[in-house]
Amino acid sequence: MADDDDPFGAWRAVLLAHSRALRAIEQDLASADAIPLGCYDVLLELNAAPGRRLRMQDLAARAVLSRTRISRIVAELERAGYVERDPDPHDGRATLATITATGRAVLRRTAPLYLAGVEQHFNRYLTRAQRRSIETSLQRVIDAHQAELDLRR
Amino acid sequence: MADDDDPFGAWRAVLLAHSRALRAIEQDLASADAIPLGCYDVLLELNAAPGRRLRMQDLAARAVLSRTRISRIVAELERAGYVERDPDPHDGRATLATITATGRAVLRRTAPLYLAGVEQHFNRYLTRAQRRSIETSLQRVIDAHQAELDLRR
DNA sequence: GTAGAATGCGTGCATACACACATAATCTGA
DNA sequence: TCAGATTATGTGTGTATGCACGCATTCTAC
Repeated sequence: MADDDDPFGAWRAVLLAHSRALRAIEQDLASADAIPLGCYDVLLELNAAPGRRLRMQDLAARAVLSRTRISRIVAELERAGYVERDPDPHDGRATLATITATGRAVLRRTAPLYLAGVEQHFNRYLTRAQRRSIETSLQRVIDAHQAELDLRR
Repeated sequence: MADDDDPFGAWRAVLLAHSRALRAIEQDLASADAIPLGCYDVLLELNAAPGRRLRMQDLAARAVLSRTRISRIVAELERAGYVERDPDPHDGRATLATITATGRAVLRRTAPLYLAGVEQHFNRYLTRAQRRSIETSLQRVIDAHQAELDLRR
């Protein structure tokens, strides 16, 4: 009961759990010669987007990654043939990234690995109710930051 | 109700909340010309340790950082005069890092900034009960990974 | 219509990071 | 006692990441 005196325990727990679980998942993926997490995340978002394509900026907003990193990852994915980059016909400044058939195949192959990693290193230690609670709570934090970013435009 | 069909929503929420909040907090610290988070974390752990000193390895185990990074950060902190490094009298291989009076002063000056950042960008959006729940749940994940690491030795 | 502001994107550069290796010290089993 | 295994740490090196900047395009006010 005394340990809730630490008003920053939740933040510290997020920091540590994120660090530990992510490291373990990434190592599993690397051992299996799968694409790294950043690439997976980009392919996932593209695949879920309408038309399987997204402007670079929208991609950066959805993914966990910074705009610079998105630019580099998409360039790498393009070299690998998993993604195509075409100029946006409606806005000459923008670039549309589209996932290719090859990219989708890779995504289908990698997804089970990634999901197994999350199950093994994270979900496994939590009840369904705990996961629901975490998701609901943290979503408020995420939404607030998203709103602030939208405001800044 | 249908959105709890996603068994990985909690993991995704941790990923996003961590990314968004951490970025915001770090930017605040940088704007205030404070020491970066890694340095803060190291000083914090040292200050809380018995005798205000810790072997490099123990430091790495407690902090969120990798062993390599700890080594470099401590070297930097030593150059700044915030930390002293002395050989462990009981084990010639080990190095003891000790926080100096200057380091403690810096820590006292920085702590309010950091705590304000956590309050502003994270705690603020959660109730006390939600924070308690998050801490308790994620602690299970942390403990499990810690146990696995200990086992590997 | 046009000049200037704003936007979307990519890239040079400096920094940060982890992996693998090197070094020094300690432990272990005869 | 002593050779080999183990442990604690530091560091060279390649890779990754973010910031600041530059270029091209679009928008806006007149």
